Amino acid sequence: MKTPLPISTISRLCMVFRLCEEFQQQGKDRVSSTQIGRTLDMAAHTIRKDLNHLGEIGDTGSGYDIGRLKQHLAQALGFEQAHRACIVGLGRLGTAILEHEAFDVNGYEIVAGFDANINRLETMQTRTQVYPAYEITEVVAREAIELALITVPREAAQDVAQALMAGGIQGIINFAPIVIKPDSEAVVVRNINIVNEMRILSSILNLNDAAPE
Amino acid sequence: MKTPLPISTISRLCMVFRLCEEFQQQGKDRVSSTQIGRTLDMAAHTIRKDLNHLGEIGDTGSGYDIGRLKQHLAQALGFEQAHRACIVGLGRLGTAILEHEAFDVNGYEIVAGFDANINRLETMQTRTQVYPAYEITEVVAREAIELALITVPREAAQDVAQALMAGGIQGIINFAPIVIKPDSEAVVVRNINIVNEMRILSSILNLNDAAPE
DNA sequence: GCGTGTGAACTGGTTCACAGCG
DNA sequence: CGCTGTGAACCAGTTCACACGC
Repeated sequence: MKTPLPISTISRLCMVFRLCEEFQQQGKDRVSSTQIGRTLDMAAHTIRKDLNHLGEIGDTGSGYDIGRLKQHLAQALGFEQAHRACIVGLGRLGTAILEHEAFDVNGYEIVAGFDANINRLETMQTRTQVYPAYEITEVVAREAIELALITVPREAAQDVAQALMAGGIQGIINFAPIVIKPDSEAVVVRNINIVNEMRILSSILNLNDAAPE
Repeated sequence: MKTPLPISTISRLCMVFRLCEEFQQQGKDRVSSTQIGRTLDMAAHTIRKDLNHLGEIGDTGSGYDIGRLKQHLAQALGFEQAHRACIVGLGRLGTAILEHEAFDVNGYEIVAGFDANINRLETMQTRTQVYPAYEITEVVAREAIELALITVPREAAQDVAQALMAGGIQGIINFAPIVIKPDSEAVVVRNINIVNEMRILSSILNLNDAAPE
């Protein structure tokens, strides 16, 4: 699947959007690429390049109007309506995410949780509707769920992904330490692996020590 | 800070390392770039390019010896000795990570946990030593902690990072929804933001719908 | 024939530099 | 004078293609 914008640009634009919300809360109504760059630790020209993928949106000489900027970003990135999401795997990480207040305010509605352990489902108290894992395909289809977070152990991850895709899921964020392969071009998968991130970090440190400036 | 290897290469090599462990457990002792590529969903030539950053390590015609490969990777990436890490913020996400068995087997030792809430510290039962947040700088220095995971709320994240850096931390993985700026060239920071990842994912979907192939 | 290693070609994202405007 | 928008220059990483060895 080919994106019209580079992924790195999309990622930065999402951060800029976040920042707009914050600045707005602080009562600001204008912002320049320099200021954005400073809080996001990026070069100002990178921000400018990113932003005018959306068209000419700034005012020469005086930066960007935060309201307008936010609106354009929301429109381009699809933040205008809430997205329906689910979590598969209600272990510690899954419930941590499930209970995370921030999702409400951020345009995501977690409409279902799944777990293979029936006992766990019964004892859980959460406002989110929970289902046994074998209902994944059916519920995803019926509830028109777009996105899924996978927080199950490695062994189960690929099967879970298969069930989600059978139900017509569009996007998956996978936290299990395995690379999930999309079924078709129509499914987008992002793999996030915390242990791998730690390894990357220590590798960077190690390589730098070995070959210092 | 400039790395001798591209970050993307490092990231892939870490995954290859992981895969070696798995293949070894399955009793395999040789592997080809094609096989690696298949399970990691990457092109074989990418894997080969990555691997011979480490020197000529494969055997022409018959792939790589897993034992030797793993050893070279471990050496290059610094996985030979365990790394001392800590977690700041023992809320749901923090404790989920703390209790995650996988860290032991993966060469990381979590030697300290911190939280600003003294009551929480008292009621926690964990085999990891816990400290109040105001001791961060001191403990990091005394215990020679290299890596930190930040799982505190946004407001606290930059202060926590400052305290860690004052104690001489080398690497930080930050889960708070804010970009942590390193103090100096000597500190490496990786920012991971789950909500942002979800936004990136739905943006990709949205952009694809808007401009389909 | 399969699989590695590698120089060469390519690609696209990043950086630069400056014109244009309030 | 500060800040945006943008074409051009740059560069790093990716991809290709093929020689060589088992």
